[in-house]
Amino acid sequence: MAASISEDQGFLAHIGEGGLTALRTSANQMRYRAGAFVHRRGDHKPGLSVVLEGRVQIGNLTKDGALNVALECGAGHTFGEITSFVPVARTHDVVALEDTVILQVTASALHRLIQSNPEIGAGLLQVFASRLHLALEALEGFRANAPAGRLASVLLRRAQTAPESACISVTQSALAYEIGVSRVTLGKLLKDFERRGLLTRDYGKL
Amino acid sequence: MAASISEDQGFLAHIGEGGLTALRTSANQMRYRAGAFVHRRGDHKPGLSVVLEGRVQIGNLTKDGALNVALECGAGHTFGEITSFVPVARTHDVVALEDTVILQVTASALHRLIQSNPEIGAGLLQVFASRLHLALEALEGFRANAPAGRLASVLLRRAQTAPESACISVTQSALAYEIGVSRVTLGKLLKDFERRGLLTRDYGKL
DNA sequence: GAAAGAATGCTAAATATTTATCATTCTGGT
DNA sequence: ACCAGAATGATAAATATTTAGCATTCTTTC
Repeated sequence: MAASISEDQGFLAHIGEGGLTALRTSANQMRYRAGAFVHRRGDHKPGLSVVLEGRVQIGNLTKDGALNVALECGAGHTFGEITSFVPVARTHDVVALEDTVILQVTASALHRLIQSNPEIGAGLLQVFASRLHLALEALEGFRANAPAGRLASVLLRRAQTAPESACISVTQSALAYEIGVSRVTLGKLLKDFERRGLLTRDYGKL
Repeated sequence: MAASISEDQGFLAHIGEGGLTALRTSANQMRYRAGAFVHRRGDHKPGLSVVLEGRVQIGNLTKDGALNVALECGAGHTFGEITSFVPVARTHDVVALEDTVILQVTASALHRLIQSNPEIGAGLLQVFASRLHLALEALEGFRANAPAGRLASVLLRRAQTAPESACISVTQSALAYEIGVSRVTLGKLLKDFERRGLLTRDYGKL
């Protein structure tokens, strides 16, 4: 249920070499093919996952089989942290986008690691803080802003973190889901923005 | 920008006696009268606040002077954690509801504390995890559920944590803000729920 | 116990959004 | 180079929501 939440720096950047070494000794390294499920919604296997190589998409399967992507995680990023601290089942399906290598740390192993390696706890605090910030911003956006406002802020955020040019690539369906409107409404909003000269549309955006 | 985010247990419950003692030595104890501002939106004073006595409301002032409450914090709970880890200005106004005593810990003091007292870092991780979970749930609610669904889940959550009876007390304006609709729409939804025998309305609810 | 302020109930008109289709354009694979 | 599947552009009808008032009920405070 995340927004397109992604911090600039991943977890690994926060914990340094030493942290990674410690992690490896307590973790299970898994390899997933493109398209494979890493977790299923409802699974009850608390633990932290760290992406070493590749990318995963985190989201929910819709009844018609498509995946509503809430978040994409690339190398260095983590997911599933919450399940290590709060006794809840997985709330999302996680699918490997490419061939992906993931470190799986069980909740209990993680808690031991935090005690022996303070930098891991510190790194997690950073990750939590920045994700919580983004989530709360998004939430406030839903409450206070009309769809157009939400679209604008999502686009701006994306443009900032975009590769190099000001070109954002997403499908309109995904964008629509992200800001919580139908594809038709999104289309109208984009048309508006385009008429006002703010962006151009292709199979990619802005 | 939080939802009506509140964990069952406060931060203090996580860090124990020793943690509290350590906190006190590094913190500034402040006292606020009912109605006083603890923080203003836009302030740039990173740090953690722990409510020792009383209650505060966290939210945003509307242009007409009312406070849209995103979260209420009572004794044992914290707020402002995020600013200690992410370089952002305060995103909310915080107002004391009653006469309130608060421990203010600066960001740098907090980081020192975490190093010397692991239980404080651990407690923060718990707080972050449960808040992030609630925030993501709320966010998903906005994306996937219609207003009626959001109202239902908010009411259910409130009913669970409610005092004793199944009586929830909020103003309709606050509820409307929380689920992101106008007061009129909220009124219609409540009327619906009432017609279906799910609740009764007063100056309090369910 | 009145009066003032909050909170609520209700309504109608103006907007916005969704749902359901269908045609068109683009992309990737063979 | 072609085909199938995806993504997009567009439209109309059905719903929902907001905005803007105004009347009523409850609470709190002199």
